[in-house]
Amino acid sequence: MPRPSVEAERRAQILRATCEVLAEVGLRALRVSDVAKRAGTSNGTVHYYFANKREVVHAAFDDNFTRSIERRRPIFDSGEDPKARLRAFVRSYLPDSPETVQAWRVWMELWSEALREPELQDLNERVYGEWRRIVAAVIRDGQAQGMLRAGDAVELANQLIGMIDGLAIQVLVGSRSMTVARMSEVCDAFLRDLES
Amino acid sequence: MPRPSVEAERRAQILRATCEVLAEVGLRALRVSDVAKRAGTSNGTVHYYFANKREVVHAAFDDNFTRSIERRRPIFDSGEDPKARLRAFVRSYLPDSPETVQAWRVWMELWSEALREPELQDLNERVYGEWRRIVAAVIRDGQAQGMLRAGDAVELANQLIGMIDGLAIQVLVGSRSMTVARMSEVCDAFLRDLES
Amino acid sequence: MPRPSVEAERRAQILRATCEVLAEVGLRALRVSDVAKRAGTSNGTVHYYFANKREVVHAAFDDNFTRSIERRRPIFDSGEDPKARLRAFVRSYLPDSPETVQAWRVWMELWSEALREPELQDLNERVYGEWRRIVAAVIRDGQAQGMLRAGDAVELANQLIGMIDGLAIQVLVGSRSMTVARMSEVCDAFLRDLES
Amino acid sequence: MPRPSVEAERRAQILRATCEVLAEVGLRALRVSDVAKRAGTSNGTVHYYFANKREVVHAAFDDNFTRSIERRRPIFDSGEDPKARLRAFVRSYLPDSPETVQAWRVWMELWSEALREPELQDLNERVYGEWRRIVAAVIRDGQAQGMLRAGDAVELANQLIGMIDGLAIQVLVGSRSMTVARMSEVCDAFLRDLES
DNA sequence: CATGAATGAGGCTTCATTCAT
DNA sequence: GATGAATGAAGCCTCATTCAT
Repeated sequence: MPRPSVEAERRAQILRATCEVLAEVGLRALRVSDVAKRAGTSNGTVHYYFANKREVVHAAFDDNFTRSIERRRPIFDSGEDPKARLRAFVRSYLPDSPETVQAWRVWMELWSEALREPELQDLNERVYGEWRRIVAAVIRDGQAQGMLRAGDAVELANQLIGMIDGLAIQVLVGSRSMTVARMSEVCDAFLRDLES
Repeated sequence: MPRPSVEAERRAQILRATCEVLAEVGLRALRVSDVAKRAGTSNGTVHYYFANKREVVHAAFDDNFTRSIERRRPIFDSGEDPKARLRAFVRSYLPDSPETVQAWRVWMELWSEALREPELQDLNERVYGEWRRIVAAVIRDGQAQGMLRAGDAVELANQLIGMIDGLAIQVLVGSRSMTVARMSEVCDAFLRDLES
Repeated sequence: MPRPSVEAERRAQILRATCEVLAEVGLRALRVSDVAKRAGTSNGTVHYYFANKREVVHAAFDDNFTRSIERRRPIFDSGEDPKARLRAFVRSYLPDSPETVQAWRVWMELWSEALREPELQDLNERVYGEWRRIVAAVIRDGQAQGMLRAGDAVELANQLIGMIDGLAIQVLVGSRSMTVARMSEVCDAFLRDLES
Repeated sequence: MPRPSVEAERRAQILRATCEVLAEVGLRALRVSDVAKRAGTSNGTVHYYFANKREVVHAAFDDNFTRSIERRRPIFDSGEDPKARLRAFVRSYLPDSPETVQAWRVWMELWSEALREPELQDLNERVYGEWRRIVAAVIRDGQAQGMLRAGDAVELANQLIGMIDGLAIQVLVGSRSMTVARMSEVCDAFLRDLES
């Protein structure tokens, strides 16, 4: 009888820890030993599961994305109307909970790193491709129902997603003029202009 | 008459070099010796001009911003109509020249770093405050002339600026779906919707 | 009837593997896990059979020697005349087959290690003592039969054995001037000078 | 005015230290920090002069050879007769002084390592090529003067050099049957057989 | 002004060894 | 008998920083 896979458990544990440390101190200052400590294991154990620091971090980026998708699935599976789904989508990206803030910070680290890491570029591509498709579909849905104004759905999706990213950065970077509340209003204004 | 101190020149040289290295390898991998080599000086000289690595990098971020502003001043000082100025503004942010790409990459490094560096948060605040004011003013100008539709000018400025940042990241990160051309179209679509 | 313990087989397997790895990467780079992999077992199993790395390696050195002796026994048990036996002896030491090369390489590792390991010095002593006795006996035999010239048999044996070792090193180290063929000639010349 | 090259000094210091450590603990156990301590510097300084451990060690092997040659130059430049020069040559290789023992031990480390390091194979080739040429020349000289018996000089040189290497190993490895005295006798016997 | 030799703290990584299963 | 997950000690190497010149 196979031992209840301790492997998967430990791996997940380490990845969760990596995301936490990543969000807290950034990739630049992330030490493998920080990850180990946070995961409650030894330095060597981290390397038992991952070939090197780079692998841990990349896997953590991937994990961050997966959990991020998971958290949002209910929104799109909900039977609500397109406008409501878009608003829920935007709301889910507001960096207002520790969980969301952590996810965002990890993404910001990913972006800098992705500038030189094809593997991360691929991850980014997959993620954004998915968002664009989903959001565009919702928009098209809304247009079909006459709830949203005409216009290239993909283009509008790109506007919305870009806007969310750009504004989130400002919020995360602690801008006094761009707070979570302000970000929410700005995005909602965009959504309102989409209506009718 | 003593030559105007060679110091200023050396400093500028080092900052320029830092921005280059920053854009090329990222802050995480930036070594003081890389900067020195790029600046054509010695390791020790960098420390002669700057107390430590952090100082060099922060000064470089500041320098990157200053030169960035400088490059765009003509756009807003031009006597063109608001719509044209907005379009020129957007165009100037497309990461299509080596110079612009470098500036963007440096900004991306700044963002990650600013998450934990109040000094950089301040710099970001100054910069974005300025952009918002300028863009909002142009929009208001356009609205006053009846060229742009009604709406909170600051809100619209935030939408545009956020969108530019978010899309630029995708371009820089090498997205195959978000190229410079695509980014240009998406932003132009937004501007068009502003008109009438 | 219980199968003769699988233990002996496993042990032999591991020792064989150790010799192979030893010859391939050297003692310096030999890792227990390499041995395990080569032996087709697990890391832990090696430690089940041997207290520690040192033990495995020493046992492997011993095994290398034993198999080396075994391979040469036919030469001295053959009923051929002394000159022929000496020539066969030399020939058997030419590093011209994978098997012989491996044995030589393992010996070379042993020598470096023996500089600080009394246990290996003892092994070396046993081996060389045996060779000297055997070769000296053959020489004495040849002298008795009037086939070889006079001279201290042990001294001549030492000359021959030393020469073989020294030349083999050069061959193994890839000398372009000291090839297997050259080594063969040089040794044969020595043997010829022994004749009369 | 150029500073009196501290560089060369330090480098030599480090190489000397490396040879000592190499002879004492062997390459396998050699730690960069041992070298640093022995050289009276810091761990980092060693890496300031050499890219990595491998470089230090290779340079040390080279240094060991150079100094070894230097020590023997007088023997061949002496005006003595060929027989005397050969005897002096042999004597200079007897591992009877700390200096010579150290040199030999370093060579033994080199051999194991050279099995996988082309760079060291080249070094070995240069050295042995030189010895062969020198010794063969002396032998030819002796033959011309009628002091040594006929025979291929290079072949005889190879016999002598091989013998010295092989016997030295036994001495260094602490053989009770092959002491320095015994080695001396065995080689002298070979030289005597060369005469007339 | 400028240099570059020197340092040492600290990080990543390797790997023999242990031990629960 | 055998495994492989886990450990932690220890080594190599990097690199910001210092300082004598």
